[in-house]
Amino acid sequence: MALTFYNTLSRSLEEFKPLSGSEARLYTCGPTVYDFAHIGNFRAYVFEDLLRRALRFEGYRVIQVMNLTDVDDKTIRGSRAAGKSLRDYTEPFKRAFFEDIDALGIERAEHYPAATDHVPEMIALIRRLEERGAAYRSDDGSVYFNISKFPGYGRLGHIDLSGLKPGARVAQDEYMKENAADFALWKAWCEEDGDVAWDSPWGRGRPGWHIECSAMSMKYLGETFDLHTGGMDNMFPHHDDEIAQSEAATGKRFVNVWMHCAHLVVDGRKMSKSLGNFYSLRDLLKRGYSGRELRYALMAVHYRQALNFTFEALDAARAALGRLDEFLRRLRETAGNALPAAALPGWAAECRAGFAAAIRNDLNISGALASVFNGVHEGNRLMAAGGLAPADAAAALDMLGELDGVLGLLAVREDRPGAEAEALLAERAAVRKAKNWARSDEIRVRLGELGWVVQDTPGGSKLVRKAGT
RNA sequence: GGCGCGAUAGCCAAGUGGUUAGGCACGGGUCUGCAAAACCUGUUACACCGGUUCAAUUCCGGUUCGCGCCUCCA
Repeated sequence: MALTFYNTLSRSLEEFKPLSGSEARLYTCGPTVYDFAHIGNFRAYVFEDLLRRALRFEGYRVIQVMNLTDVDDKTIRGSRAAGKSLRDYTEPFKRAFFEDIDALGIERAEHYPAATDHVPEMIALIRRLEERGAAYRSDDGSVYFNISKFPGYGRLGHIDLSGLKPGARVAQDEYMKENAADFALWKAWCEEDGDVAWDSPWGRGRPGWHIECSAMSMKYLGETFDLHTGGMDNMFPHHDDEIAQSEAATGKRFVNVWMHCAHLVVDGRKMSKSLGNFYSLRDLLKRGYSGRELRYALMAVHYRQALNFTFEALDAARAALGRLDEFLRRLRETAGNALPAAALPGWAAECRAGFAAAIRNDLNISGALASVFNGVHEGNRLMAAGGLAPADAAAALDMLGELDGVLGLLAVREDRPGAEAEALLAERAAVRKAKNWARSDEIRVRLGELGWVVQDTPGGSKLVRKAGT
């Protein structure tokens, strides 16, 4: 089966055909660095990470760009409230963002352009729009995009402009627009902007939000590129605005495939600070969960499906990961130092094939994981029966490593117990021989405190990492 | 009001015109000093009403319920 994605533009599944045969160019809407990102944001970033890994799995060289929005209403408001410069205010949140994505096992994109580093590119793009007659200045020195000059406007979000009426949500200060749906390309400086301003052909001001994505994506990926992603909520107006301003400026198709992930809700309700169900990654780490566990929970539901985040789901993720970890541990043990067999054993080949087919089908993660777990079951069954050859185990390990290039879940860290744990384990072996069960159990409890679970097997006692530690 | 999405066993969640998805949880068993892990095993579902069909959870129509977007929220 060919690699297929659901394209929001056509509302249908389409075979992926990159512009350049072997390269996939991808733009992913990134964070606004006015606060710590929340788990809803990370749902999108984990989806995008899965996408880039899947593309690589299929053999494409990926060039991914993720923007950092470090100038907008919220960052300006935040910096002023904190009495800091915009840069000083956003810097820690940028750092935190990278720490967080590392904890979630999200691969680094090739480029993380910050909006404030690309104002000249944005100004140049706005000028192009002016030259083409697609933009106009208002009296205060702002510049707006004239949507009447772009016939396809609203196509992505399936918005019928005739149904749009200026309502309560149209801000009062936007009376200078010719049409209620016109959007700002450049915003003239106002009191609340403080010292956040750039010189432009239209006077002092700052860029609108949408223009940064067009300017930066085209700078790094070209005027037409393969994939653009974001949350559903960005479909309209943000992505429609991007299409309008980019295509109006270049006269070319902007993006071939648009992909949008559904929202995350918490306990069935929209996540919001007032409901007290608002979580950042840091909140979950404090509760003893790992980034890897959250990654699993965020990834295990198909990206176009609303994801209901619960702590039960996190606990289930922990248990599922424990099963995977244990399987890998046993495989390693069985493989020993054996060289991998030339051919995968049948069950492992099936596991790989099922996984690949599912991923190719619009990133069907449930199907992919099901295939992995079927492999786990079969492998465990063989090992329990003593029927798995070391060379086959080694080959299966390699195969799982390859699949993990997509999943990014199988902690390959081989934890070695410290000296204290090793000593306790040795002592326990001795007292068990003497049938001193009380002391034996005492040691097991102590090892648990150190983060280890004891497994007594015919081949001796083993230490296994406790979940969540 | 407009546009769109969803309803699958205790929970989460794929998928399919007729054949065991998977994970978590739970019960019984094997193994174990007891555990843990693993294996064996049990509970087997597709909101409701019509229609098409030899056959529908899967296609079509309708109903109910839930959700999202409709101007800067991933």
